[in-house]
Amino acid sequence: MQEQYNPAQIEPQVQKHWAENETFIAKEEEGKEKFYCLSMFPYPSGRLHMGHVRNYTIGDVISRFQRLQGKNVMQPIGWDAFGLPAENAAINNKTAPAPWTYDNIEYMKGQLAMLGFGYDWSRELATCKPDYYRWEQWFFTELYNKGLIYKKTSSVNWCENDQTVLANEQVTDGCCWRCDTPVVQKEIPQWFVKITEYADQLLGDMDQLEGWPEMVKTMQRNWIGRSEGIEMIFDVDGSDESVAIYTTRPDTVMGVTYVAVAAGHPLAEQAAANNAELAEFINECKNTKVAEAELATMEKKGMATGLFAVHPLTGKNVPIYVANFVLMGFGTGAVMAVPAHDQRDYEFATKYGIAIEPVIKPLEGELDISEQAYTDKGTLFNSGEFDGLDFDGALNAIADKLGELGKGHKTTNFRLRDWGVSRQRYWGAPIPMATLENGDTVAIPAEDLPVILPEDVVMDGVTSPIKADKAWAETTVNGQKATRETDTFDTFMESSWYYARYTSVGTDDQMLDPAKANYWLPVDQYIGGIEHANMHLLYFRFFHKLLRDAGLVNSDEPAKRLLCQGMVLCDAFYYVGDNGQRVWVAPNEVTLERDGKGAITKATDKDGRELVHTGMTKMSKSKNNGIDPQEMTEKYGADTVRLFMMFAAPPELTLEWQESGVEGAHRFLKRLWKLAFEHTSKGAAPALDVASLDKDQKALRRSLHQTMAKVRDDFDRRQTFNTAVAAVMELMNKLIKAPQQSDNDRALMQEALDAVVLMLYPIIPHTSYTLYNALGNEGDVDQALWPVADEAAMVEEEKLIIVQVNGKLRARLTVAADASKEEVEALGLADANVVNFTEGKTLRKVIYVPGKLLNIVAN
RNA sequence: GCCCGAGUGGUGGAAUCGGUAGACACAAGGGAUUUAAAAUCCCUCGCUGAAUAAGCGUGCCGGUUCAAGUCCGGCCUCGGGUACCA
Repeated sequence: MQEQYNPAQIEPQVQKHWAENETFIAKEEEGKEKFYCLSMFPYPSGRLHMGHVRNYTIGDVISRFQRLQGKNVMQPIGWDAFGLPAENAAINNKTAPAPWTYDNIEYMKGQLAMLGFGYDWSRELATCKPDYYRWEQWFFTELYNKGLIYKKTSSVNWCENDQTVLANEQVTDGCCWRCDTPVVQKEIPQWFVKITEYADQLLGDMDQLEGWPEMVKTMQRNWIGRSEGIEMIFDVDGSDESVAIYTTRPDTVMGVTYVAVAAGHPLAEQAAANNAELAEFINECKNTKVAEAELATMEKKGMATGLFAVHPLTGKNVPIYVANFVLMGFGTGAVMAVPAHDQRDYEFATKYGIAIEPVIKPLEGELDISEQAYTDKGTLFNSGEFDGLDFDGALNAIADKLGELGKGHKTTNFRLRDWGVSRQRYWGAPIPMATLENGDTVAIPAEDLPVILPEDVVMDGVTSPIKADKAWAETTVNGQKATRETDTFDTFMESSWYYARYTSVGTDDQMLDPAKANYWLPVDQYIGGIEHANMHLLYFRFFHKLLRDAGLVNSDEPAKRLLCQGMVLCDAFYYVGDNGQRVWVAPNEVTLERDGKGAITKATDKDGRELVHTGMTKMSKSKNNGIDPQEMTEKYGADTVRLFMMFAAPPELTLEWQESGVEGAHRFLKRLWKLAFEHTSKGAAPALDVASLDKDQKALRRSLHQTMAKVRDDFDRRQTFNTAVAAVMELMNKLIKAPQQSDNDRALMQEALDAVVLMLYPIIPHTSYTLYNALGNEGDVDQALWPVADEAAMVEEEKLIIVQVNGKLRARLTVAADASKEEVEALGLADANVVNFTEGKTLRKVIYVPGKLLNIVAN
């Protein structure tokens, strides 16, 4: 073998071997345990960023680890190729989204290959290709025929100047990011998928997700937000109209002092017809972005309609207000308000001088609502026949009463809303629907699919080319003239089923080949960013159930185990440009000044312009704070980058990127190479004679086998790759110092190096591939098996006992592994330093944790 | 606002089931080698302290326990998500 570690030479050679040998092409093999390892596919933004490298290194480490466990591993990759950034990039670069995307895919493929990921490239897919999205279109029409798709109007961000819909990301400080026109809400018709019909299943099947992080399950549970409550009707005084509301606090209904409706509610519009002031207020309510965070934090405003609602239980009139925090799209578009027992209602009532009537008092102590609402549950009072009841009693009694009156009933509600899949953008899969001349809606028949998105287009920067080209929409359905839908799908549609399509890439007569799909599915390990916990991962689970109900797969859940990697963050910097827009400057172009503690005090760009530092945020294109991993791969090699990524932090933790530390990973690889070189240059090692090992050799061998057991546990059960690397580093520090005099010394080194090469193979496959053969092993390391730890070698003859007095460390004792409590206690009490702290005190208690700790309690 | 996380030396992190706080690294300082530098090797490295004594120390306040980074209650700060960024 070569004396110098030279990744620039070995890595391309090994990668070439993998490609020629088709090492990672996976086939269905009965009789061998399969392992489907999936990393979330990338958006082809142009270049890989550190988040990708982290994600894909974790996936590759797990895949290669499972290979060494003898499993039939399949690790695919593809491209989440539709999406908004392609349109913006196309406009900026005077090209079209398709060529921009395909160029990026080509470039990024090279980057992935350069990092040595063991993908099955025969399964590569790109979601913008008709052979992919045709099945998505087909499946949508199937769902439509099943009644799971419907159309309704819903709010979008609208720019009056550009006459176009804006994504939330395209709205900055309430204004259009292109022309700075204030954004307003506009109602337009859109397609929805009935995910709420699956809400109970999505909640219930979480029991099957044993391998998912508790955190993600909690987030999904809260997102779905199942609640039990009451739906009730308030009649409108002097009118045939009525207002329906839902509440989870029926115990407080006797304290309702007003009802609030959304600006878009029919009653609001009715009241505004002859009230100019109210009409203006309703208009003003539309001057906001369509985002929950926006609505929850904006100033709560309202205006009386002059109408009154009749309380269904008391018969009293309460005023009806229009309020900006009530939304037409969610629930009934109206809420009841109990100022005494809800903080938002309390503030609203105080602001507008509405009555506050307490009806719940605490179980103990006095009710005090002079400063704020009392929102805990308690005992009813001021509630007529319901006085004295607790929450559950009130729920039942009030539900019964409303039932008798025909004014309400118990019901279950979900926070989860149906999935709006319409986007008014060009670069997405066309929604396969059309409208006939008589106004009827029809699905495009299967034989006419796919509805192809034209790729040779000119982007004007505002209007979607398929909306601008009126001819594109003209079609015939079943011989009748029709107009196509020109909206495209939400890109979450494509990313909801790609994992299944990987099993059937090349199948061109159906969406999935059920035999292949059911061989590989469910995914054994899914890896991706925590930012997808609610949306993508919920749609992904939902789609699997839809596929199951269509008979395409036979499992309930798409992935057994989930690893959510933390984000890779980086400092972000901007200055305010001439037009008032923020110009984000890449971190590698920023010069920093720091104070004594290392905090950033000043940031300047290369022109000396002072920059605003916004702190560590998610690496993103919009903030221009992505770090390019390619430069580092070229400088140090893929194995160094992979090793550093895995060593820097546990996978779930947020990683604040900083370049220092990469050097250390590289040094470690050089030390490993050097040790292997020195060992092999002395010729073949003799066989190990375990019976004749001396004390130090036994200790070293114990360390080796303990490391083998720990590293396996870290890779498999714990998935803490950082501690696995640290354990191998610790072992290496011992090996470097180990004497190489006797036959057993050299035999032990051979055993250790063989094990280190295999233990690190998942992380540094190129180096391991090369060293595996250099150490005299036949065949490819890719086909080798994990080194199993020898229990006998791990047995400890002595134990270190920590001796504490009153919980403070006072002595360390080394005792025989089989020492009894009495022996350890006697030794501990006799220790000079222990005596210093116990002398003249009374012994109260002695706690002994076998083989670990002795705590002497004395005072 | 709401939901979910995180906070430990100068830095990244370790401590897996309540039992030695700071493993393994990075940076820094000192030394060896070298004409010199790089590379490599050795030593020091939480704070106070002459100390290998002792005390203090895991965001803040309080609690449970023989023992708390870890469990409980109340806060603060940062990050993610908040339904049209992916």
